[in-house]
Amino acid sequence: MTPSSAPSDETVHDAPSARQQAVLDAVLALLVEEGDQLTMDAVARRASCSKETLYKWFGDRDGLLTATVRWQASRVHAGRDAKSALDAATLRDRLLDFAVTWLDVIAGRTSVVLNRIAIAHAGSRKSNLGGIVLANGRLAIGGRVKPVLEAGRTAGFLAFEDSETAFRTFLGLVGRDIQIRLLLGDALDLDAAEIRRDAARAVDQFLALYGQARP
Amino acid sequence: MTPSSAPSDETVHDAPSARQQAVLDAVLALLVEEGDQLTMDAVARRASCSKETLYKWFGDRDGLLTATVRWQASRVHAGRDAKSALDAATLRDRLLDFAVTWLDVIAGRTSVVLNRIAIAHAGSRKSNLGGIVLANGRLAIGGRVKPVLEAGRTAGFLAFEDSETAFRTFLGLVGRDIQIRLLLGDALDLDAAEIRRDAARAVDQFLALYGQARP
DNA sequence: GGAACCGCGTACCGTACGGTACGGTACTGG
DNA sequence: CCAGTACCGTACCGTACGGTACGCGGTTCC
Repeated sequence: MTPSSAPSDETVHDAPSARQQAVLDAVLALLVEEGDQLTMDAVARRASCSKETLYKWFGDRDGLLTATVRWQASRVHAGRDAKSALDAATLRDRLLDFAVTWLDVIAGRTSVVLNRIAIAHAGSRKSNLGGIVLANGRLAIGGRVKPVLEAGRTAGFLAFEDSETAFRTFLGLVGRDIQIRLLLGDALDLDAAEIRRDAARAVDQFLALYGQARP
Repeated sequence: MTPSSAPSDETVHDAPSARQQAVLDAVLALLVEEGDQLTMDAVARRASCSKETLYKWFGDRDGLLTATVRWQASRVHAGRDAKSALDAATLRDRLLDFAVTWLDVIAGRTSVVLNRIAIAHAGSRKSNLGGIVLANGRLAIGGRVKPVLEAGRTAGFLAFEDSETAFRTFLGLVGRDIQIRLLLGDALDLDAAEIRRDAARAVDQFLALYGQARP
């Protein structure tokens, strides 16, 4: 047998190489510009690579899409989780920060397009992009928000039984119908100021529902 | 010229005939069963009609989809708007009724599938199903809820400045992340009991935010 | 009965696109 | 200098599917 039969980066599983990242960025750009009639030909042309290479690296069209979603997810995860002392003002700031970040993400062109792709795929089964998007979007932020909520409860600033329920209420107050409207093609452009306003309103409402003045 | 050149129901514009309704129901059934790889061939077979007839009636595939969305929308609109006397309990009941209805709709297989189609279409421009779905879903219920909210304010039970904002908060509390999760393929099946519980919680929270005890 | 029409079934066409094959070029190690 | 590898560009194949054409049975109107 040949020495070390699988040395190169066939069918990208872990972190994509720089060149592969460039390809995935091309996919994202194409997706944002052209809507979803994304053809392998177009990707190859845009990324200046051959279709054969695409298939070698990503297996098939679904694999390319999956890798793209993963790639985008990997760059969103930035965000520090400072374990600072928790007073009421800090809690509020943390929640506000989450709300702004979340709105920024879901209102972004990239997120909208990727969610459209994932939703379309969820219709016809096979390789669930939906699951990936869900895991990296909603679940990921949930994993970071819920500890904050629980810390707030421990410190006596919040009152709730189930942190999941509280979190979902928070999401509802922040997101409202924004995401679905954007997905359906509603114009509705949010500028940064509007996002901050929305986020602040949502946090106020959340604290009105779940906050308590003092332990 | 032939006597009365356009007597029959070419390219369905207004209400579809009984036969046409049967075709549209076939489309819905197919959509629910088969996901979104809906082919004209499959529709013709399922509805026992010829493709030629489909094209004659609906123009093209988009036309068929549009007619289907319209048809489904037309049957959801049921629901009385009793202009009963408005006391606090009635207001709560009305809101609860809206919440349950809304959750029932968005959690339904048909709604999920139709929204998926519309969202996929919103990506590639052309005939905006998204707009239609939006108009018949969110906007339609908004048109019915907002008067109730305003009546509640007039009667002194609610306090808010902008009824649109209040309504969207209501929607957020009721729907939370349910719709997007379903669209992305999350299992998450809600039975009637859970829906009632969710709706009640949402209404309670809404009244906690916007209600006031007495004028 | 026959003409006109509707609509079903089926065969057919064109094309877009996923996937593959192959020649040509550049780089690397021996 | 040569083999091997990686990868680009392009030509190619197969097929699924949107859309059209046509023949035939049933119904309506004279």
